[in-house]
Amino acid sequence: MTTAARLRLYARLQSAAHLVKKAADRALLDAAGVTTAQAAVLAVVAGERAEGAQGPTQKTVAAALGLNESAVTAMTNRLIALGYLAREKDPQDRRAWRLALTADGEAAIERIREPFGAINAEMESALGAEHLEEFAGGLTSLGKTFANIKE
Amino acid sequence: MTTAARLRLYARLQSAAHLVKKAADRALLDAAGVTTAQAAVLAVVAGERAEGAQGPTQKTVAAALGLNESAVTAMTNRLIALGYLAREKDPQDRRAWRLALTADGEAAIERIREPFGAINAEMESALGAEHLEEFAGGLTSLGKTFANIKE
DNA sequence: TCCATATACTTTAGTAGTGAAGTATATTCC
DNA sequence: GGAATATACTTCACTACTAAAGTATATGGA
Repeated sequence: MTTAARLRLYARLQSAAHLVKKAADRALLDAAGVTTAQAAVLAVVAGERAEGAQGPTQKTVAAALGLNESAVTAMTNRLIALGYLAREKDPQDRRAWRLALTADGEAAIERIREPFGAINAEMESALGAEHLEEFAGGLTSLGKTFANIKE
Repeated sequence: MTTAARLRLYARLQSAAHLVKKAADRALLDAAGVTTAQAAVLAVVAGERAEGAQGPTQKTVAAALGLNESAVTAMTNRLIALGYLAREKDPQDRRAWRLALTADGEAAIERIREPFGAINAEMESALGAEHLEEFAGGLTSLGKTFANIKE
């Protein structure tokens, strides 16, 4: 039996992630009327927008978040219905949509900042400031290892 | 801005957990025909059964996994339909169900062992054996901090 | 003893994901 | 230039969660 199994590493990871998400969703919904999953998509669109003139495609968003494209289709539809996102056909590639934040979407990102900062602060105090870098490094390493596991 | 925010700790945690879960679900479904969420419930029932004569209630399972009771109602229904779990009314408290593994449920737990061990081993090699204890400690600490955050 | 409250579970409506199969547009290669 | 293939997205059926409101049974005072 590996050390990882003895530590029930998988179970601990999922449970911690679930509990933090539950609390964060509550906090963000109360303060900003947006879920953490929606916030994640808005943040990717805001970030990509900053560097390209075009705004990201749905495929780009899916890759950035480790989601299926079908999940992004559904999420985009919800965010458009909520008025936070707009899309228009890429003139260079008419299969693809280019996503952009609306003014309401920008405002939502502003509303998120404070409650989301509080969640991060709470995580920081739970972990201890001196362990943050290493813990984050572990998460990144896990993410890289388990991205694109196909066969 | 906190260090946690700068490290995008929340996003990294959710993304890592999601990618690991996605890979683990694929592996367990292929090898054992069971999802990781189902496996988690079966493991709790097996574990609690070991110490009490009675088997756990749904509330106990919900608390062990950090889930709402309504999630456990639905999951229990699926596991009973799959033939892995049985329930009977607690004679001491007729509001409560007592859960128990069927023979098929025990067999499913056996089938899970190997593919699940492989996932844990992969996590171990991603993190590096020497960092496991501290990483697991961080997860536990996060779990405790964010359990029962109410208002 | 009986009423109020607490508890164990269920139901409902909604969000968020998966994988597989389908559509429409691009691209590659003869 | 046209056929084969690849790509960007959608649709479908399903799992799995949430919160809120509801049902049925327990339990702790007055």
